[in-house]
Amino acid sequence: MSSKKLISQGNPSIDPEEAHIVDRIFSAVMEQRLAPNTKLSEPKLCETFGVGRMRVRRALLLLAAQGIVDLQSNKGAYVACPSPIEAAEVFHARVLIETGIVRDLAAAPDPEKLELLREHLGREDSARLGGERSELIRLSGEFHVQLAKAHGNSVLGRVLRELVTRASLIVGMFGTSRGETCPEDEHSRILEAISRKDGDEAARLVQHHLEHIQDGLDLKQSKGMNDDLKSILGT
Amino acid sequence: MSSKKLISQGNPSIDPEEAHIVDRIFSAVMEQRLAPNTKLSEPKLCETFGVGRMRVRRALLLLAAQGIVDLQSNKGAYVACPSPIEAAEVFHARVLIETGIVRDLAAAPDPEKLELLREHLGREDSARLGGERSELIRLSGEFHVQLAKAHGNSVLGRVLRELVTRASLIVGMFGTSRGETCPEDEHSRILEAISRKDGDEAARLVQHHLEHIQDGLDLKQSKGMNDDLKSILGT
DNA sequence: TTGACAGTCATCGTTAACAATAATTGGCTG
DNA sequence: CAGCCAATTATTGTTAACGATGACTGTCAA
Repeated sequence: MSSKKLISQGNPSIDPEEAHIVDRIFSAVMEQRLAPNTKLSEPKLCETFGVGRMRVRRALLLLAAQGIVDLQSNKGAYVACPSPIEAAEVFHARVLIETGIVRDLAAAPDPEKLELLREHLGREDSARLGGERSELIRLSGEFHVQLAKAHGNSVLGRVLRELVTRASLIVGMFGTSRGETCPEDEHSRILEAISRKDGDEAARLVQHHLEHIQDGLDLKQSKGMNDDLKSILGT
Repeated sequence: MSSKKLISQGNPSIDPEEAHIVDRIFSAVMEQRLAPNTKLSEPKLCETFGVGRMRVRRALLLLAAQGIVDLQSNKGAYVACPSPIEAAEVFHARVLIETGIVRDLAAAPDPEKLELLREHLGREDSARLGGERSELIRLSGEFHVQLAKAHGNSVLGRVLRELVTRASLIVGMFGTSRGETCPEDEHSRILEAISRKDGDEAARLVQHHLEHIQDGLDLKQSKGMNDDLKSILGT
């Protein structure tokens, strides 16, 4: 199930091979299998994906443009380490966009799309009960992407996917032990509110939900400073 | 005044030189000096910007990732021709995001930022009275970007800049003679509503404003089909 | 005159070699 | 033994040349 192919950027301009690399890294970040500040060396990626250096380089550039990786001149590509300011901006942007999306969904709910979301909730439950942590993290994030998909606006979908991925990075950096995944019922309550066409309530729930996740973060102490240590302790 | 440097993507990962190219093309599209379907050949761009082919190629890839240019395999890079569906999606996304932004602005207006917006309106008036069409088009679009800037969220700023630029493309493709620029007073009325903390009204005005622009489009008949003719009439 | 075909040309895509920068390791000295 | 300096190594950034694809033009035949 996890091997289901995302349509990458949905952008025909981008070579499928590079899009695949981008997708894989996106997913890895979403599942928090790639920690912030992880080095993504070109030779390693070339070997991993069995492609030439050019493809890897282009993929890294695309990821950098979306703030997922940090391209340091003459040093290499590293998984991005969002600053607390960036973190706040990403979450605020998500609140703004996602509340708008659920309001639209509630205003004209499409039973078919809602059913897909319900199925998604089912998968989340399965993963939660089955103890598949990685899968649960992925699904938790992807629920929000699915909200955008249900909305049907691919532009918003793309934007939100980027934001959700960056949010995963942030949770990975600043997340405390508890609250790393979305509380079980909040997603279903959001979907419920949409179903009964209560847009205001759905928006309120989304805002609350995202702020709840933020509250579970400790913006002061970051986990991703493994190699800042050198510069801190140096000299 | 038009040579004021935009901070490109604000992304330190991207080489300043490429960012400059991206910015220039962004601006040209915004000012409708680059029509949809215009070919952006690599040699021409290399000469224009005095850089190597690699830089141009990277810049084009970044533009393609944002839907500004269309990268056709073995054919070259062309300024994108958004479909009517894309057009609707872009405008809908803008309504969603911009209404959210003005609501936030109205909820906690910063007098300093508002003053900057007022100055921007002044520049728009100057351009309008001075008959500087190109400049007016640019400023009209940039007002919306400035709204995001005033909001202070750079993530939203980046997203909105992309959307406004794509909207410029759309207006260039489907725009009828009248209504190509924003009606004079709508921007000021939006700013007014924000000033008096009337978020709902500001949101209403923004929505109305954007829908007004959309109404000035003829999604049926596109101006950019110059070379689709061949494939349509061919064989 | 018009259509099709072939040859030429330009442009794009890819690869490989080269240059430059930063990290690492080893040795040297205090 | 610790700290520093130098040389090597690995990785990145750039350039240039090559191969491939598509576009154009001029010719020839119907």
